[in-house]
Amino acid sequence: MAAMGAKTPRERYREQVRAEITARAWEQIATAGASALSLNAIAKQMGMSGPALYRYFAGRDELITELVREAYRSLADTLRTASAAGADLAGLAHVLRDWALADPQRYFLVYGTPIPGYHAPADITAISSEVMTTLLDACAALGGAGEPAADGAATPFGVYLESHRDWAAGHPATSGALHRFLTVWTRLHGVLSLELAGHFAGMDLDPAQLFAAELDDLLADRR
Amino acid sequence: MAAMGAKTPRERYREQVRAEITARAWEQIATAGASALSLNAIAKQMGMSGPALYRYFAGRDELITELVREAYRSLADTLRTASAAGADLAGLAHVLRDWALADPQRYFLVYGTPIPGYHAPADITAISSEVMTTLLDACAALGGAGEPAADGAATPFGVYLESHRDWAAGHPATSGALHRFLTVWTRLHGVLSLELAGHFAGMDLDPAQLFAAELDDLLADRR
DNA sequence: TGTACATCAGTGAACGCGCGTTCACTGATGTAC
DNA sequence: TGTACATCAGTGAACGCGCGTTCACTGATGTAC
Repeated sequence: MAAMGAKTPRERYREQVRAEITARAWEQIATAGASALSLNAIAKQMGMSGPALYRYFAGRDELITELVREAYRSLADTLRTASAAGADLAGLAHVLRDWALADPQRYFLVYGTPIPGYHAPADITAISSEVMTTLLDACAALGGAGEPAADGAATPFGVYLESHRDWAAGHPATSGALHRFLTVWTRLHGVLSLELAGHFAGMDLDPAQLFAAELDDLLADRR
Repeated sequence: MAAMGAKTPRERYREQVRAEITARAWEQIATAGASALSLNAIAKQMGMSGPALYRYFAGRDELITELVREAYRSLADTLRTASAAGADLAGLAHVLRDWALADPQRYFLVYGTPIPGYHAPADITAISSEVMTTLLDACAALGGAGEPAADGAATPFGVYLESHRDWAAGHPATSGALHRFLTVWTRLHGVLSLELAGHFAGMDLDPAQLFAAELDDLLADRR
């Protein structure tokens, strides 16, 4: 028997085919959106018969779940890598934007219109909070300049956050950092999702400029 | 012949059936999302045969377009009515939130994940800019307190907007008001869309509080 | 090294389904004289 | 007021399609002795 952890040729082959399936799935999603995803179409594109895919995924739902997992994993890794390389909050914001622009439908699969009734399994929410933790770390690292505790002028929402910070999962951030994280997350998402959806398209307005302006405002925040 | 503009019984009946079709369509969208919308399912629900609907809509695409139109129309009217009743920017923001919460899938049909390849007809973009104009008016009405032209400290983005304001369609707003409008739009959308998509669900965090905090920040903006 | 067996990827046929859409038609409603 | 005609809402049958999924099967790859 092979040593523990080593991969047999068959295992390697399986992973390879699985990877090709999801790769084709991403192409399909980028072209026609997630709702148009079809197992049969993927199989045809790979030169296989439809039922063959059932060796790799229990069904369409499991494939979609895997795609959502991949998307979160990709974003979490991308942010973590940038962070480890020394990127600060501004750097992470641009990494996020680049990641989103690289494949808008992938971004929307994660942060776009939810499919009513679909609930992601627990391991995916774990990856999702990995993303949030990385951003929160960067917010905390910005330091407390202008934070409520520092200048004594706590905002009502800052006070609210003091007693509603369980979602931070024990993160030792100040409520100012928590607040900053929430504004970073929601504001960047606001600009990004409208940009990716094409709402600035007819507007002779460079979304990059708006994104930069929002980011500046977030960093200069006089909270 | 009836007087111009008067409606024959047949016309009234047609409008009534058309209205019921779109009403059923909205129910279906609220339940299963826009991608699950089916003409046959609507017909069945109305106790009619499938082909009957072709008397009212040329096809599925035309029905969806009509739904998008209705959604924009509803939002534009809701905002305009509130504005005419004296609501200021803060009031409009809450009207927007209420409208979104009343039917999340309707909000997403308009501001959510776009269907690749779909382009709305011109009359819809006109209604869309009606929405934006109402918000922009409210921003302009806030007055120039703290605007770049007033204190002389123009932001880089404010300068950029001075030369990229064609999208405002001749609206006589200052670049400060334009900037405020963009931040209002994108920030409220950021909080709202994440809330509606359920991203705060497991977080012991009241989205209404965050929305209020963002709104406060927008109104107190020291630009 | 060779033989016997087990594993497992992939096929092809088949099932049932619901979809959008067309067509020729029936029957009720409205119009003209 | 009554008759002849036109309009038009809705039906039922039909077409072709692609979907997800199951099943019994073939044939290649890997394992054990």
